[in-house]
Amino acid sequence: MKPLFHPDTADIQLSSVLYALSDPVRLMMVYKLRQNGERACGDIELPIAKSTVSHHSRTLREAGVVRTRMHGTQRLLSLREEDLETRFPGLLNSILASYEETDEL
Amino acid sequence: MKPLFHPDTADIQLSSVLYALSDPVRLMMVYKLRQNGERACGDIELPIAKSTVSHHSRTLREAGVVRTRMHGTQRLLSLREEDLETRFPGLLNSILASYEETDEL
DNA sequence: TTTATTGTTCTATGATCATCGAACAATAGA
DNA sequence: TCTATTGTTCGATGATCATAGAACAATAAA
Repeated sequence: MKPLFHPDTADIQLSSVLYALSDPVRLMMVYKLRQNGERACGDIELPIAKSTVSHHSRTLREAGVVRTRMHGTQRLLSLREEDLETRFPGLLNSILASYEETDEL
Repeated sequence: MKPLFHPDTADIQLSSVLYALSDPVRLMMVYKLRQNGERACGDIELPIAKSTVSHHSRTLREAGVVRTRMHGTQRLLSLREEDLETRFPGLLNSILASYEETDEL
């Protein structure tokens, strides 16, 4: 099984992060991950097919927003909060705070 | 001449703002607008055709990031800093601060 | 009135995207 | 070993996008 690609902290691109978070489904995933901590893909309740969840998970991972680790048959997702804070201080917090201003919860 | 659409402050969508700012060209436009203040489309140096600049200007305007006003044959663009601050406090600042961490300047 | 300036709109193109279902791979459990 | 669970990958589809050039509209200047 091939190892999953994760960009180094220094290689995380702002445009990619903003793009990853500009999709309502992915933003909700990120919000729930921060609220609940590490979660398996399938444990994040989302109104879409599992293949689509997989696609979004990959987008978040390749943008450097999320880390994925294997655990049995599951993939556990977690927010790369510290890495993002290192790379772009305050960014994630202000985006998630903005998300809470929204009616999309 | 039709009036240009600008969303009300309360109607500005987070996803739309993040999407608008996820494009490197648009992010640069926003960065320069904050640095230099109100500018005509054509005065923002960008390595793309004017029809493409027009397209990006529209995306930023319709997302609520930028305001456009007529002035002779020119369209003057300005950042909706206060409106964005009202709607999503701290968001624009943290994104532009992050942009400065970048090598895209 | 004619010409120059500024930017939009139209049309087209190649690319990427979000979505789904079906098939597949890997692991866990019986 | 067989079966269930979990998620990825593949193939397809309809949509949207970034880009450019050409034609157009509106205003300013000569």
